[in-house]
Amino acid sequence: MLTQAIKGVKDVLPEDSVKWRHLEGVVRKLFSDYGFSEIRTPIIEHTILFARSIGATSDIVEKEMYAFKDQGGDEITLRPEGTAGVVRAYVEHKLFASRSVTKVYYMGPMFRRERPQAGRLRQFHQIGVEALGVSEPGIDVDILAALVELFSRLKVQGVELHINSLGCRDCRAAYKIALKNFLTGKIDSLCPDCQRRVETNPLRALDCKSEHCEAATADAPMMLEYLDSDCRAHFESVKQGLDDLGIRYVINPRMVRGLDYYTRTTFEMIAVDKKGAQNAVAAGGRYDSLVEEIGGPPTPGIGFAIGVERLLLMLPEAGDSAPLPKVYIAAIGGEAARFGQKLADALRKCGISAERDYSPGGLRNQMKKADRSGAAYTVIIGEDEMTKGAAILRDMKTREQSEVKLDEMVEEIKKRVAAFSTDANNEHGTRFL
RNA sequence: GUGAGUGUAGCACAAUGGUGGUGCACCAGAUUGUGGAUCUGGGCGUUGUGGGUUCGAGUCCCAUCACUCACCCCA
Repeated sequence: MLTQAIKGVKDVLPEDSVKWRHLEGVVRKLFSDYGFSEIRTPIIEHTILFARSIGATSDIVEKEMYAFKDQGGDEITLRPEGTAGVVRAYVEHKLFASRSVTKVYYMGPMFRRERPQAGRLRQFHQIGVEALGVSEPGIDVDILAALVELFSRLKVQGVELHINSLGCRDCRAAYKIALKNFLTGKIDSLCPDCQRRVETNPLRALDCKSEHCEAATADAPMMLEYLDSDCRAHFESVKQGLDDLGIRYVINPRMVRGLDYYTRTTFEMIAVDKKGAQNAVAAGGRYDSLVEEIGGPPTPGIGFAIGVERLLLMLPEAGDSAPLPKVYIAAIGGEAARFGQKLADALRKCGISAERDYSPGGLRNQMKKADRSGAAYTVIIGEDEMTKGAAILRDMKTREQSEVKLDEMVEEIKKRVAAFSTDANNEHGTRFL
């Protein structure tokens, strides 16, 4: 169908884009407060980058990537997540050489070819941060604090921070074997999905919602019990840091992250009212081996990504959102219309948003449109005014109007708008609530 | 990839197998130069699409497409 968007992608219409910009504004300020700078990496990368970083056998790489061969025969993929590209840029531009820590954030579209449903799209957007070069748990705490503060600034209620530690490569390997043995012993009481998972992704069985599996894994070995002393100390420090900042969290030893590169600290921001389905609105963790794995120097890293569409679903409703023109110009007759055009142009060049009716119509009609546009003032120009050389300036709220000479109109409006714009309107003439 | 549900006007919804309506929105007029209220008038909609059953299908059947929800997976 010519007039139909691709499955799983969405238009952000003018009514909605206000919400997006509000979110982006809050996010940019916050990340700046926490010392992150923006990075913009390409939407396409070499396919191999994602295969290496996310894990070749992960669902994302195996069946969800938009991967194609371009005209020159290169294997290209539309990014399914943001970390890989950032890490690639970090290594490619040798950012590790000039500073000890690199703290960046990004926001933009990601692509995964899944079956769409609530909070899950094929083109979706993530806002994420990455901090590279620091292995100390203090950075984990900073990152978590930023995440929690973001939800607080956005006034989003009903979320819980869940944290876990997956250990490092060494202690997780030992744990995986122990868990696999345990699950193999219970194989008959697991759901078909989990029977498969024992081989492919045993950790996932701990996260299964099936009652049988919950019961069967009730006394399964937990990763936290298998942490080596360094990983355990790291996790303890993170918890201590969160406590010091008064950040509430839930230790969730069964929490599993989907991407292969996570180590040690992992976390999710969970919407408590949605049990099960797409309740993770933000998630992240440490990835201390990733930089090295894709060919950079051994460098620890940690980051998170927020699902923008999921977060938007939780945002409290903003009130008035359409941009409000400050001045509406109602002109009757050809000569007046020409003056109206010039007046609008002059106002706009002064940074005063002006709107007018493009089609001829009676004054009543134009007043109606002026009213609906939400304009604070309306300039009324007709035959009489043109001959008199003075038009009517009407305050739409008080309904008071006065005669203003045509050549003084711009100055008069500037004067009034200056007083008006100090309150609820921001620099774009857009009102948020 | 698996399963279920839903497709009727711009939007939200009606219509025992028998001429497809209502509300909101929109446009015009009442008010030939003054806005939010009120009143009056204004819609030939390929009933998602294609087949089938029937004298007759928005309604029943099949297929297909789209959307939605859940599983899987994940932000």
